[in-house]
Formats: sequence, C-alpha cells, structure tokens
Amino acid sequence: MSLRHALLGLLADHPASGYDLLKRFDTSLAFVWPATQSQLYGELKRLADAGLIEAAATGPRRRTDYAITEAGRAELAHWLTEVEPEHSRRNDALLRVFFLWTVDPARAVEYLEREARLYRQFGEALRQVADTVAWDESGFDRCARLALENGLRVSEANAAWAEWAAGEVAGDTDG
Amino acid sequence: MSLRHALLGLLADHPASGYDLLKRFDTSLAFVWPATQSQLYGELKRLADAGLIEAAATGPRRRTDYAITEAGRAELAHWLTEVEPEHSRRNDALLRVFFLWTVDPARAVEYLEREARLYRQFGEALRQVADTVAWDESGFDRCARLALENGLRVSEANAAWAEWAAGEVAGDTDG
DNA sequence: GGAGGCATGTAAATGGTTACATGATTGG
DNA sequence: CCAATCATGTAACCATTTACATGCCTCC
Repeated sequence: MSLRHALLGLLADHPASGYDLLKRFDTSLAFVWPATQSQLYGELKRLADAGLIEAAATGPRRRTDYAITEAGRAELAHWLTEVEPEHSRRNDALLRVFFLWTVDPARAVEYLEREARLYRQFGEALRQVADTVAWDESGFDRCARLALENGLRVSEANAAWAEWAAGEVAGDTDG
Repeated sequence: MSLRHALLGLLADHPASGYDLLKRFDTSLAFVWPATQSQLYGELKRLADAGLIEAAATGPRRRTDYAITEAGRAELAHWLTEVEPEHSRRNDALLRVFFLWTVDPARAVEYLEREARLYRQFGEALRQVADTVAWDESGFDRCARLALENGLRVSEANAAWAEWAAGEVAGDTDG
C-alpha cells in the first residue's frame, strides 16, 4: 500500500488538501506512483481514521487541509527504512518481447525501434523537466532530482537496449 | 489485461496445461509478469469461452491441455503490433527516494547502498540464468534472451545510479 | 450572471493476491 | 501405503480505474 506512504511523505513537507496532493501526484510523482482522485480522497479518510494525519484547517468549498501527526511521521520512517521495497517487475512492453518471434521479423524490428524512440522521447521530456523546473534546495526537491536522474539513466539504458535488440533481430534476417 | 496475452503467447509455441503454464510464469516470465495460480486458471476459462484457445487434450488428474486457435493467434498479433504497451511507472523503491530527506542522511545513504547491492545481486542472478539455461535456437528462447539482456542493462543502470545517489547524499553531509 | 476552476464524494468494475480446499496419480 | 507432486477450483479481500455526481467560489 504505497499510496498511503506517498501521501504521508508529501504531508511530511507541509499540510495540504486532497486537491493539492492530487496535483503533486500529477506532476512530480506521476512517473513513479500515479494515483487517481477517488483513490486519494478515500485514502486520506483512512489515514485520518488511523490517526496518521489530521484535519488541520478548513477553507472555502469544503477544503480540508491535512497535517501529518507524530504517529504518521513514525509510520513514514518505518516504511522508509524497515519495509523492504517491492522491486516489482510488471513490464508490459518487455513482456511483448518474449513473443516477438510470433510476428515476422520486420514487424519485430518496427516494435523495437518504436520502443527505442519512446524511451528517447521520455528521456527528453525528463531533461525538459530538469531544465525548466525551478528547483530549490529543499529536501524534497533535492530528492526529486535524484529520482529524476534515475529516470534519465534508466530510459537511456532502455533506449540503447532497444536499438541493440532491433539490430539483433534485423541482423538475423538480412545476414 | 496482459495476462491474457501472455497466456496466448506461451500457447502460441505449443499446447500446454494450466499447470505447465504456471511453471513458465514462475521461471521465464517471473520477472516481467508474475501471475498466481488462481488467476491463471480463471483466465484460461475465459480465453476458452472467448474462443481464443481450446481444450485440445485431457490427461490424468483432470489435466487439460489448451491449444491456441486461429482467433487467438490473430488476437496475439493484434496486441503485439497494434496495442500501445503501457510504459507503466509504478516503482515502489524509487517512490521512497522522494522522501529520503525525512530521515537522517546516514539512513538515506544506507537505503541507497542497499538498493545498489540489490540491483547488483539481481544482475548477478540474471547472469547466472543466462549462463546455466540451455538456450536453444527456438524463437521463444531467442526472444527471452533479448528480454534478459534488457534486465542486465537496466539493473546495471539502476545499480550505478544508486551508487552515485548514495555518494551525492553522503557528499552533502561530510563535505 | 455565467464560465471555469476548486474541492470532495460515491459506485461499479477490473485485476490481482492470499488462503483454503480437494482429489488423483506416481514413485519409493 | 504413504509422501510428494500433479492439477484444478473457489471465496474473500485489496488496490486501482472509470465514471458519475455535486456544489462552491472567484473572476470577468
């Protein structure tokens, strides 16, 4: 249940409403942990019930700002340092690679070249973010930059792999 | 619903029972698309109902071998070449990085160094597989090797990143 | 006063995990 | 004959997605 802890992590910085948090899921966290509005509001209720956050202020339009509690900070720290992360593996694009032999090689090459392009584009998009966001020296921003660097390196590795793989498959046919 | 297509892909090679398929999910496909037994048997029924596979033979202990149908092959090809893969992003380990600033730097470095170790170990495990499996020149095995190469490169990139990130965080403290 | 954005909520469906259950067959 | 493995099934639960719904406030 990482959504829980993602919310705690965001609230550890400063109080925020569901609406605020949603925007952060749509920007910084979008690439590592997407969340929808319905899920988010529900989870906030549950976190409040569990005493990990509390309603700290209310504003116009039923706006409710939540703040993390001490129990919440403890839970966050526990999750960060003592809960083994799931190095989960589900990878739709890579799953397809196992079955590329069922289509003819030209199509397989097309698939891999397209993947390469997508990874390059993704890397480009991340570089844009890196260059345009006004990063400050807050803990959050510095950590976000570490995560972004991971995205750059991993998409580069994937792009290079896809180009290599396309060459492998192409080499078999015309070689 | 990639499980569906993963099953079709495996059956495209040759007929197999749910039990056989489960073993393949626990070995070759384990790292890209895990599946549980209950899920698998249910999906096979649904695939049969949809006419994409059919019960081809029965054996002892209610064993049922399924074979892919022409409709199934068409669906597989459609999925492979025309359905945009989900370049999904959920990454529990990387999500934590966003929140590392909430724990003290020594703990953050520990976390990153541990990640680096895990990625290296994972790469090692893959290398073992690469070296010990008796790969044949079948389409499936050749494609599986492409996928494995992806795993090697991506885990290497992740390991190198984690080491770099640990250095970044450590540098801030004692620098 | 109306449009657009703020702000939250609920319901249904899907996909996946965990746990429990059962019974057949084979090999030692 | 017993243990291990083969082989399938079902029920409950959890996380996530999609769609629908509502109402408030601000700015023009």
